[in-house]
Amino acid sequence: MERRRGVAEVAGDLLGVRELRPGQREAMEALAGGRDALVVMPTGSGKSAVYEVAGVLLGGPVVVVSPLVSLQRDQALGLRENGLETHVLNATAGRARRERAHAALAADRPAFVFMAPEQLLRDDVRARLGESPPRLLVVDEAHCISAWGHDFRPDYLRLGAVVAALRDRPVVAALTATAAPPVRAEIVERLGMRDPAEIVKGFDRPEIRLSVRRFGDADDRADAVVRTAEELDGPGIVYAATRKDTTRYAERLRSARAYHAGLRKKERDAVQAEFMDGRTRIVVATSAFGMGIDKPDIRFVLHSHVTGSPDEYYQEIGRAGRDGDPAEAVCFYRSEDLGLPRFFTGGLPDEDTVAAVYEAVTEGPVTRRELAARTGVSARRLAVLLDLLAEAGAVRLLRRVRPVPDPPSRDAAVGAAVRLAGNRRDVERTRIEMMRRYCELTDCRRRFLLRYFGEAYDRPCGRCDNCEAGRAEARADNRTFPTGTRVEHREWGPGQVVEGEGDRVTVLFDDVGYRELLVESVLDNDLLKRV
DNA sequence: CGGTTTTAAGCTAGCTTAAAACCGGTGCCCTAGT
Repeated sequence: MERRRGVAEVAGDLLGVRELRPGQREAMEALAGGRDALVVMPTGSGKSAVYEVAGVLLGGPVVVVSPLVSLQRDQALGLRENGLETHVLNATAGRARRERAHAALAADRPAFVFMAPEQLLRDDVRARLGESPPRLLVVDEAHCISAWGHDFRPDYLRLGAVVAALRDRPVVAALTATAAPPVRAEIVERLGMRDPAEIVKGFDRPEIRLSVRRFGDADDRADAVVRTAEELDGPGIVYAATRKDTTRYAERLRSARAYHAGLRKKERDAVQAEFMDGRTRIVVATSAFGMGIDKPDIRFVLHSHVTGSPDEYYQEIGRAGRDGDPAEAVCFYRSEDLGLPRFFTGGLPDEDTVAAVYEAVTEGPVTRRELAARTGVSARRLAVLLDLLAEAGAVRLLRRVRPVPDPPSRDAAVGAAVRLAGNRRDVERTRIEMMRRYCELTDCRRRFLLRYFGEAYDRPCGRCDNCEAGRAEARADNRTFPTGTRVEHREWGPGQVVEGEGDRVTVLFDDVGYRELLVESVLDNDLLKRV
């Protein structure tokens, strides 16, 4: 049987490679051996090979959850070129295609079925999976769980419930290119992964030179962005904050086109195609552009406006220099820019609305549709509130929404839900603060980013503006609270030291996010201790 | 939260300035009408 064949042999047959990249073999062996795995590796380093080989070795159907329909198609095409059976399930699939996909899931042979979370959550799909569970469930771009699940695409938060409801639990694989430690922890928790192998490889991208240019005046900054984009060679991406900005910059640049989600699909596809084959040198885009773009020779990524977190920033600049040749990542920063990401973190849910939803649920099991009709809350808003109430331990989200057996009082449930939303927003704001610190940093930028992602990195990199200006120094870890130390703060609770140097440390607290502390002060006041 | 546009006010008949209103990112799905 396939199971007896080794990872190397199957990889060789399937992919025609003799040598696996760091992390690949480890991930394949964990999954093929029936162990869940969280894999963090750069795009282009063969993440899909991991689940291809594991799926073949496990010998059964594989569900691949992937965020974009266009991405699903590309991925399926790649697998088909390796001779594998693939299906794509989405809203455009007719009855016949849908049946073929379900038949593949019911069969006892390797077949890969790609779908978005919304598809997996459909009642009919869940019912079919209940009859014949897949051998392996892959969540690709798994950082979407934490980036999108809480507001934009709530079905990302319910993937774990689907897995848990299956008769025979599949092996679960979560894959992403960028995930800081708290994001990894959330992926593991939300998917209900069991003792997963955590394989984190290749976070450092030394070929990308990092720099930040700071401005007071908005027009000066815009001029500098345009000038820099014109001066740099090769294909590049300019990220802008708003759709309007993409158009403004694209008009000022030669061989540039704007890209955002408000354009017609045809135009978006055309811009992407022209960029891929070199007819367009520069794409000026909102964050809509990038996922699934695997163009190896992108020479620069400019940010005309700072992102809302280092996570987002690293994800976006990571699209440069995939061929290993030098590339530039320049952030054009004004502190006023941080207002927009703050706005996007949103306000707190209205207590009366949460209370109304909770009361409607206590009347008995109810579908989301009925609940929306009865409360007058939009479907999206309702999904967010229900997730909060579920996390607060007040309701259960099965096929119908129902109260828990011994439910908390209305006020307790509402209070807990609003508190959770508040915590999440506070944590989100501390990530914005970390981005501000990156931009205002006088020390090595790479070291800052890598430590943010939980990587040990001691020496200055030599390839960022601060290193080149001689501002960065080799600085040892803070000796009282070295990186990685678990700590407890009297007010903020438990956390982990992200980085420590000189007289201050940055701690990621489980409940309140990133905080920078003065060591002397926290010791004097007995605020922080090692645990 | 901050930038941009629109409306209102103020002082004197169309202009300047102030206040107020508005807007901002990411994609799936499904249904109705061409």
